[in-house]
Amino acid sequence: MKESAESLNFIEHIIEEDLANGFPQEKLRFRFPPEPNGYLHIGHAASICLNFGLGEKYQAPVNLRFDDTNPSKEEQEYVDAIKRDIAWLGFRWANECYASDYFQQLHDWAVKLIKEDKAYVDQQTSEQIASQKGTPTTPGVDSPYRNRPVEESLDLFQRMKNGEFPAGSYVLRAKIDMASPNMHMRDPIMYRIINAHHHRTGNDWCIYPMYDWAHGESDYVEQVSHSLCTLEFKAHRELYDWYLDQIYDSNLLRPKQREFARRNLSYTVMSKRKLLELVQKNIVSGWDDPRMPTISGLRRRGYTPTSIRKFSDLAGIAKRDNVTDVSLLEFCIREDLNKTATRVMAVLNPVKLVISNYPEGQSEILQLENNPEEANSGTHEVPFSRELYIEREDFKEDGGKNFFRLSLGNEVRLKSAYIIKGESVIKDDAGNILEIHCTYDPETRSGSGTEASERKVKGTLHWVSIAHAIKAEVREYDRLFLDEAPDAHEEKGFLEFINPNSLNVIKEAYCEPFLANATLDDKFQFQRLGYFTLDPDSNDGKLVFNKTVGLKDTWAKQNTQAPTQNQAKPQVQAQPQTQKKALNEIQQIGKKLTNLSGEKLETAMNSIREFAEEVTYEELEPLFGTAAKKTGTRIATMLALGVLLNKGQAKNQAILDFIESGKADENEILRAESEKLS
RNA sequence: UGAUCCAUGGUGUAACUGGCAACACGUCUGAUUUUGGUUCAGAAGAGUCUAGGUUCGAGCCCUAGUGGAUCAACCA
Repeated sequence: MKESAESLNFIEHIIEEDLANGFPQEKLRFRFPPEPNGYLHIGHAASICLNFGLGEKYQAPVNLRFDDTNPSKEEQEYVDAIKRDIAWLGFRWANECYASDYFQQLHDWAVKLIKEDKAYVDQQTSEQIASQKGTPTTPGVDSPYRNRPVEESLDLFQRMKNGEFPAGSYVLRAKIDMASPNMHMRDPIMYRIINAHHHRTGNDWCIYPMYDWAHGESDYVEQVSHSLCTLEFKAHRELYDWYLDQIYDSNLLRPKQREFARRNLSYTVMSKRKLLELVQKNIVSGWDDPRMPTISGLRRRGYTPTSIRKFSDLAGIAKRDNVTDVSLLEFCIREDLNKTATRVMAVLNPVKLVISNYPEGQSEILQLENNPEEANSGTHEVPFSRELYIEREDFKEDGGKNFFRLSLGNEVRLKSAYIIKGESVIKDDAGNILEIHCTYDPETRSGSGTEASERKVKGTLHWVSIAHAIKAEVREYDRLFLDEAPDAHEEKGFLEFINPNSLNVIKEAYCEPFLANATLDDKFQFQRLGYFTLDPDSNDGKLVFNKTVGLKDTWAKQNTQAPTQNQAKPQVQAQPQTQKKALNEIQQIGKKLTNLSGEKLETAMNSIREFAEEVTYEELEPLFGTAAKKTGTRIATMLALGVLLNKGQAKNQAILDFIESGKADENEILRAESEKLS
């Protein structure tokens, strides 16, 4: 069926196993079941890519089903946003479904359960019901209404449905087991009364099914074969199956629920509740703020569907708790944009550069490559003149050896233009640089083919002609939180970790005129700076660019490393360097010892003996306790012990025991070395 | 003080019914480069939480521990 050489995740293994056991592939069916009470985020993308990816892989239909069983929280706005985001990611659902489509069926099945004495109407307060429920460690007690006559429940349920009772006064409960170790089995509520307008059924209903009752039965109605959800629903599975048991017709397919771990991203939060809080407290500008991990936020930031799908693919699916590093997401978007983004030039922090030997009033048109990674991408025109802007950071009067940019007396290339040489600077009274004066070599124009134009210089700068530049606002973003897992702290709320500098607005950046025609979907690389895209806040007179992500910058890294470096490994240098190192070396070499033979083995053993010269007995003794199966480490320890004994170390009981255990080992080398010491 | 799930380099995932721990990101070298980008070549980094056991052989199986997560909404 599948010739895949690539590895499968555990969900795929389950499906392959089902297929191998005779489950017909054409009956495979999946679903993505969002509740329309918030926007989709990158964590949902994992589930979307999993379900729709499975659909593509097995040629199976995938339904989009809105889990709209709680009209007090759900809104049409969210339905629209969710559909937009999934479609934007490039997936197509087989059917657009709603749990509310099945309200009548669900109601009829509930009546059936009541008639079979498997459900009853309770009329206690939610507090009473909660207290009777017990705790995970203590069993619950039965409701006084648990054994009310079937007819009475039937009548009350009918009247609940007819709107005769106020919200909260009655509920329908499944009659299962108040002593079950699984809290979800302790007579779970199936229906409650809610007097709210539903976005689809309007005021047709005033009783609404709970998640557990609606979800599995909806899967059954749609004949979903594999109902995939996140781990926190694991405990619901027993109930999912119980509900199915009550209505299941063996001629039909029986859905099965399987659970995977939700995906977390470092330096952000991933729960709709918390994201909503960020929106409501105006910490961000909305669900689509470019700093948000929402699909719509990422889209506005400049992420592409390709990059998000690639990310989901690389991150994978499994069952353990995880915090995926944002750097993986950034890798994915850089990889995509590097291949597709149009190269342009823009200066964000300008300083004036005057080419003193370029004729005043003159200008010329140069060609700029659209994308060096794409042979057929062509070029566009960029005007050049005597007065330019370059980045302030690209100039230092005296740059030093490792500074590849412009400094006095040094040459650099202006990208796609000429080679220039720094000559002088003009400063104000405070010492701020106002202008840099340079000279250019007219023979060095890019692409002119002259020998001079082929000359190699250390650095290349981007630039923009002042007279021709257009202004734009540029918004740069940083992580929203300063902590890697802001919601993983018991003591502190996630809002305490907000990064106060997550947004940096540059009101006046200077762009080459080509950008005047930018449209919302365009992706640009501002050369040497990063990837940018137009923000919807742009209008006729005003361009606003979002920085999607910067280019990798090994230069910036070198410059910031000095102060940051030490926090990487704080715990190491407690002991004198050389001794610590020697023992480590011995362990390191020891680990691999059992994989070596002949000359290599001999060399390794000798270097262990050498390192042993620098080790004290006190350091070595703890290694005597090394687990029996870590033979290599034990051999290394034995060798080192030999060296110490030679140096006059007395044999104590620990040493004798260790040697004896070595002699009894099944490894030849270890036995031999132990013999030598006894 | 219960039930259930999880535990593999810094991070995320692999390793088909046991056979010398792989891939990606990240990190570090070097080369190329009219983007300190890209590309290319290479390196470091894990006896798979611990201790036992089964086996010729265990990351995979068993036992016991340890650590983490989840479960007590008329939310999903």
